[in-house]
Amino acid sequence: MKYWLMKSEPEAFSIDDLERVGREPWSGVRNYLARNFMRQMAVGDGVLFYHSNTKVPGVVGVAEVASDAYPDPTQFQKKSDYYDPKATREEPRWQLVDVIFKRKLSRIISLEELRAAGEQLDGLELLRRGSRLSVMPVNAAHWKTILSLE
DNA sequence: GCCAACGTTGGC
DNA sequence: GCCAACGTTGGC
Repeated sequence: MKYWLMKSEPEAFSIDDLERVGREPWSGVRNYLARNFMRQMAVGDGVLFYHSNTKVPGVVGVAEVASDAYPDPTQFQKKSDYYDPKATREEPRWQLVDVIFKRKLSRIISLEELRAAGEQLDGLELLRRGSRLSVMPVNAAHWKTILSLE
C-alpha cells in the first residue's frame, strides 16, 4: 500500500465537497509527472487531502484511492476547461483515479507546521523549494509523521 | 535540439 | 495582487 498527497483549491473542490459527494473522479490533472503518479496508484492507497492556494494552505483530510487510473473524460469535452485537442479516445493523454472520502482532520495541519516539523519531513516533495506538483507520493514515515501532528 | 516567450501554480 | 519557480510551446 502506498501513500499520496493530492492538492485541491478549496474554492474549486474542498474536503467538505468530498465528504458531501463521497466519491470523486480526480479530473483536470494536466501535468505528466502528476499523471504518472496516478497511474501508479492502486485501490486502497492512502491520500492526504491538501488545500492549496488559500489563506492557510495545509492538509485537511484523509481520502483513499478507489479505482485504477482510467481516461479523464474532460480531455474530450470541448466546453471543459480541461479539454485537450490533442487527446483522442483511441489515444487518451490524461488519466485520473476516483478518490473516496475517509475523514476530515479535527484541524488543519498547515504548510507552516509541516515546514516546522524539521528533519522528520526531510525529503517530502511538498516542502521542496518550487514544488508545484498537484499529485505526489508520500512515504510511509512521512504519512505517519504528518498525521501524528493532528 | 536549443532556448526565449509565455502561461500557470501557489505561497506570501 | 505580486512574483518566483516551473512546464510547455514554437521559432529557428
